[in-house]
Amino acid sequence: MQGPVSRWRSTRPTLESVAREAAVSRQTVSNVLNAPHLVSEETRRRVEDVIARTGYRPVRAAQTLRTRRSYLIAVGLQTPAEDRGEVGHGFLHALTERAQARGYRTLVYTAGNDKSEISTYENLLSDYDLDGFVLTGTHTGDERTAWLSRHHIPFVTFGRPWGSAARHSWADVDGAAGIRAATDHLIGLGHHRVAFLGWPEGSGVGEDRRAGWEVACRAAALPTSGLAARMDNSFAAGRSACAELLQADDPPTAFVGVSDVIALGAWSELAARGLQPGPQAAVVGFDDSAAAALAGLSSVAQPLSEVASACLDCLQKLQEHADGPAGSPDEVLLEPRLILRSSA
Amino acid sequence: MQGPVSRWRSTRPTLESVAREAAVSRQTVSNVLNAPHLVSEETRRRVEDVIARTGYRPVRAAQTLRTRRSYLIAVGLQTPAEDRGEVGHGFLHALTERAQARGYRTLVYTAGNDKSEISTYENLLSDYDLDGFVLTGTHTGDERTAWLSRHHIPFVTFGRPWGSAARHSWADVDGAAGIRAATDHLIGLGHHRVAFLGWPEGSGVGEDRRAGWEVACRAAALPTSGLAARMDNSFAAGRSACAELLQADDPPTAFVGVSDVIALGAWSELAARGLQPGPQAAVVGFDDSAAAALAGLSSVAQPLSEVASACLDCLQKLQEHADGPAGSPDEVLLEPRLILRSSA
DNA sequence: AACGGTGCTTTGAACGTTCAAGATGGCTTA
DNA sequence: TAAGCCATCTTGAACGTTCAAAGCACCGTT
Repeated sequence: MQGPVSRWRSTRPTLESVAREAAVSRQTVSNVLNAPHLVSEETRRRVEDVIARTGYRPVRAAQTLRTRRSYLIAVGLQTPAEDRGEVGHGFLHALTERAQARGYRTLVYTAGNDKSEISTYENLLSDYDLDGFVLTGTHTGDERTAWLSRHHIPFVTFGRPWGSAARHSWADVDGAAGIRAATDHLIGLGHHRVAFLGWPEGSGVGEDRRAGWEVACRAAALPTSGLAARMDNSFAAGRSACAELLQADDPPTAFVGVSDVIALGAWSELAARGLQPGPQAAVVGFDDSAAAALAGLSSVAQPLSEVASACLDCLQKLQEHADGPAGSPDEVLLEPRLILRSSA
Repeated sequence: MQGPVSRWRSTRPTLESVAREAAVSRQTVSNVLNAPHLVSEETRRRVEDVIARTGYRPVRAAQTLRTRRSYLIAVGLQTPAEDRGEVGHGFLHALTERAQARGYRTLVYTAGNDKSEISTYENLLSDYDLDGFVLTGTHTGDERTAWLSRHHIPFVTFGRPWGSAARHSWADVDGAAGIRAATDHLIGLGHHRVAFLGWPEGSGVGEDRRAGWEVACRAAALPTSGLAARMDNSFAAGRSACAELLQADDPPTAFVGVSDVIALGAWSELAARGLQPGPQAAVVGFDDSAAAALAGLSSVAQPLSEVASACLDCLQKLQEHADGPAGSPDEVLLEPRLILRSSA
């Protein structure tokens, strides 16, 4: 226990004080921490003792000032409305946790559109010497990635650069494979007409997932025509799309949702019609959101921790070769896994 | 446009370079920024011109090293599972946005329990010279607030220190008032039996909200007995509790939920029974989550931006009087507002 | 005996800012 | 006219670290 005044503000050990106490020089203490191979066994131990005893920790601000590295990575916060699937928050959590384990910290910022986000970059970069950015919600013609590339700022995106020719590191989840696994599962349960509830055209992620469903159906020689619907990402849309599909002459018995919200909407419609999970009704969603877990909806879970680790790997690699040759960007595609609950 | 090498790494204006160009000294430039009243009108303008032209911005690391202030505030991230109501994420967003507007940045961290969170404090404080902490999810016997107080670290909590004698600054939302407004609204619609779907005993927040319902009913001379239920915070629990209350001889016609999830559960039960919103069925939730908005559930919205601003006010006040007398902590209670949708 | 190398250690400077103190010059006041 | 004051501006030091260079002792070669 320290005195009444916080130890953080008053006397705290410095390189100098540790050095004095261990009867060595500043630099030797620094070497013990940053380049132990340069220090003799004996001195090293002596210095380490003092460090342990005094609880010395280097001051980040001084290190940053000297080295231009902050051990800080920046992540944009999606607006609560955008983050319907909670993936954003889940990813932020995972990223922060993994980053912490590597000695990095996470700085968050908010931004309305690409333009204002870019000006936020400028501010963040001038103020703190960020080690890199992790972007989410990349879209076609993303100005942010272009700007960051142009300025040689290390960054990774969670999500492939859909359609654009942008060359940068990314980590992503194989949505097609996830949806395919979900569809295969439903087919395995005996369903012969599996519908896909998707997003409106134009979303790379959406088309990818849809392709997974199509491939699975084709592979099982099952029909797809008349079984795909497009809608906004909402509960109500999922519900009414489901209702509509059920009107058909030969209605689907199983539904794969491009997202949990949509799948939950469909599932509520099925429940409203008294259709219990089983041969006549099954639903799988995507994202494994808290709502899905609560409602017992089977869902495709994104491996957020792995994505986070992959992003950090990319950043560290970029960091190391900061001044070297550009090298080819890393591209990591991870397999999601199907979480089975009562809905399928 | 800068050269091929990022401007952030190569030559960037410093106090020194600006000073040279404006033909003044370092300190004068510093004064222009930090104490303009010490500088003559003419010099000030000249220096400001150079600053604008060169795009000079002070390096945070150097400032921090000198002043021990980082303009960084730390916020703990709730685990995605805890953040069911999405309040956590919404608050983080609001806080980050307000902080940004004041020139502060938000650092996030994750922590499992109080103990590990405290050790995270130690790490964060040694590494970065944080300006303060914003805590959420305070509970009775919170070790975190005790530790922070003991070490004289500036901090605020979003949430009152329920039951504990802890003396620290906080900002909170008047849940009782919010629920009371919701109940009053339902009564105004003509409902005579308004039920309350609450959390299990022992939660300060939960009891506070419940009290709001009770007061409203009493004030309108309406019954409360047999109309309150306690349950876990889940959709399913809300639904079955609703079903159970509807079995009564004289069943409620309106429901106030302590949270959106619970309220949504109740609403789905009503829908399943074919009860349309109106004289025989009405529901209001709490938190104004995205799910509520999507489902058309009326809900009590927490003024997250105002809470965030209040938290920042508290922190800045603590910061200013850091070495002065402790002073009495700020306590800010904000009114939530009722968002009306189709459910009531 | 001089030389080059290697393992370990120290020294001075630098990063970019702010603080504390001092310098300058004009104006007021005794 | 000297003293004091104020407004304005400058200087040197300090914050705590790392970098670049050098020093020293010891070794094996020549």
